[in-house]
Order: sequence, then structure tokens, then C-alpha cells
Amino acid sequence: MPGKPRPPEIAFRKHDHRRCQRQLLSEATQLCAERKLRLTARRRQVLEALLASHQPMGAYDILAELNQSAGEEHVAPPIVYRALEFLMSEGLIHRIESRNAFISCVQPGHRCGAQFLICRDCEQVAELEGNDDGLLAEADNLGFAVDHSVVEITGVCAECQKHAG
Amino acid sequence: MPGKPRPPEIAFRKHDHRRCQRQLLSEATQLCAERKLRLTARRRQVLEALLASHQPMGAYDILAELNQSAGEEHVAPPIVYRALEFLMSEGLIHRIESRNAFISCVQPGHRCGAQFLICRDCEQVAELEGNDDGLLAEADNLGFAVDHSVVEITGVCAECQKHAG
DNA sequence: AGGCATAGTGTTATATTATAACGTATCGAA
DNA sequence: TTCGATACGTTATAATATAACACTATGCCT
Ligand SMILES: [Zn+2]
Ligand SMILES: [Zn+2]
Ligand SMILES: [Zn+2]
Ligand SMILES: [Zn+2]
Repeated sequence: MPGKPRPPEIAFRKHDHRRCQRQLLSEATQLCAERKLRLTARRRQVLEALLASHQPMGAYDILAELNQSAGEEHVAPPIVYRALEFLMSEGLIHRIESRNAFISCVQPGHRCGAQFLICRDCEQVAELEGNDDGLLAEADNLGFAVDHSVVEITGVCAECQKHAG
Repeated sequence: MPGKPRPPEIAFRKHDHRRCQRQLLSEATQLCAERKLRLTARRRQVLEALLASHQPMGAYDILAELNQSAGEEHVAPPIVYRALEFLMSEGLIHRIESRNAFISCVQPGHRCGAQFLICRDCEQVAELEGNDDGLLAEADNLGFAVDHSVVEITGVCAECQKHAG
């Protein structure tokens, strides 16, 4: 039960995020079960940190959260990076290259390259759906075999344009 | 006299690069003159390092080249980063976000977002021409005001596919 | 020419992001 | 239950990037 698909610009809209969050976590759990993969406590912890918002977080921000919430436990960078690597490989999160940051995927499991609109004012990031077909066709024309695509558009979102008058 | 425009996949083709290089440097010089900007010795040095090939270089690779060729002189990171920033702001080079690297622009001066095909085998990078209109239209639809776009497609180029059998 | 504002450079130190290497623990299958 | 594989924990270090501040060259005004 994948639920209603999220609109692509979800991050830019008010929505019941508590619910959104639960839903995404449950989709992730199910997806790992189907793929016979282990969504371990650590990995879930990292995923949850990212699911807390639709904003990107740096690896060290996540690290800080883990260390905050974890009492005396000391968590070191490799732990976070390994969890991030796993979550990326399964399409549960994405890396925002132009920010050295990570963000939860709103269409978990689609491993193909996502496309992002990044507001440089409010810092929110919208993940668009679908592929950039025109571009992929162009690559194909040149005989280029596409592996992975990074598409990150920076600018100002509709909301922030209003407020900036 | 901007010369013949380069085909977008120039980096993937054999060509008289000595000539290509001279041409790009002269275009850069002219462009800076037109814009009343100073293409200082340092900036030219960094640009030349990037013009030596159509491959991306890390900031520290450039740094190393400067220190090699410069006898006893010691060049420190900020010098390189500042030159890179200038060259990027004028559209003479681009940053490849997914590689933390920089590459000379094959259409110097066009400040809009470029698009790249990156071969993960031979490491060559082709800069495509033009914008990704479909995507920009989609952003527009959402009321998003685009500033800058990053498009980086990783895969295997035609040549490397042949050799890999 | 002299004085001034600005932009560019040099230098030191440090911040930020990411990985190597290696040992231990955990899990699931035989 | 033993074994192999995967995941985790730990330490150290690599790679990338910037802050801060002093000094210098350049262009402009007078
Ligand atoms: Zn949400
Ligand atoms: Zn915004
Ligand atoms: Zn060339
Ligand atoms: Zn190739």
C-alpha cells in the first residue's frame, strides 16, 4: 500500500508532515523487507533524522543529532556515512551535490536520478518527479550510456518571491 | 571574432587542442577586456591549467601545478580558490559539483547553467550546449525563479563502451 | 606627481566534508 | 553451533574549502 503519491512540490506546501513522515518510514521498512535488506537501528536512526523535515542535512548535522539524542554514546563520522551510503543505494535518500547534503526521497525506491528545486532563501528543496527525458535523449544521441543523473536547480521559490516583494 | 563554435561533444573527439586552447584563452582575454575585468597573471595561470585539457581538475591539482611550475614560490589554497571564483563568475570555467572539480567552459562567457556528460571510465567530460528547457519550464510552472542550474549526467561514453566490449 | 579608494594577492590558521584501515559484534544460513 | 558475510565501532587522517588580516598593485581624482 504505497498510499497516494506525493505531489512533487510537497516540500513547498503545508501538509501533515507527521503523517507524511510515518508513511515514508513505513514505505522504507516495507521496501527493505521486500529486498531482503536490513534496515538496522542505525540506518533507521539516520533515515529518521532526514525524515524529520524535507530539508537537506549535512552528514555532520546528522551526526550531531545522533550524538545529542544518544546520551553518552559517541557516534563517529564513518557510522553516519555508511548509513547514508546504504540509504542512497536503495533510493531512500538523495545527495544534493551542490550543497554537500542529504535529503529524504519523497518517492522512495525510485533509484533513478532525481531532480531538485532548491530555494536559496528558505533553503527548502523540492524533489520533482520523473526524469529529464529531453536531456537523456540527447545523451543517447551521442551514444552515451547514462548511469546516474544529477539535476539541481537553484533559485527562489514562489513563496519566498511573495515575501520578498 | 569568436571563431567556429565548438561541437558540444568536443571533449570526446580528437581535435587540434593546441589550437583550441589558444582560441579559448584569447576569447577569455577579449571577454575580460570587454567587461573591464582584470585577467591577472594568477587568474590566467589558473585558467591555463584548466585549458590544458578538457578534463576536470580539483582545486588542489591546480594548486600542485602552480607550485610545480613556479620554482620556489609557494602558492596556498586561497589563491587558487579566489581565481576559480572569478573565472566561474565570468563563465570561463564551471564547477562539476559531483566531482568537487573545475573544468574550462567550451563556450566561454555564457553564464547560464551548463550541462555535462561525465564518463566514469575515461573521466572525460563533455559540456553540452543550451539549456534544459523542459526542466526550466517545469520550474517556471511552479513559480520558481531559476538562478543557476546544475546538470551532471554520469555514465559511459561511446568510445569507452566500444573498448569495454 | 601625490593621495586615496578599491580590488587583488599573500600568508597563516582553521573549518568542513569524507574515507582508510582494522578489529569486534551480529546475523542468518548450513 | 560454527561459519561466512554483513554491519558496526574506533582511531586516525585525507581531501576540500574558507576566515581573517596584512600587504600590494591599480586606477582615478585632483
Ligand atoms: Zn512531509
Ligand atoms: Zn523559498
Ligand atoms: Zn580542445
Ligand atoms: Zn569514456
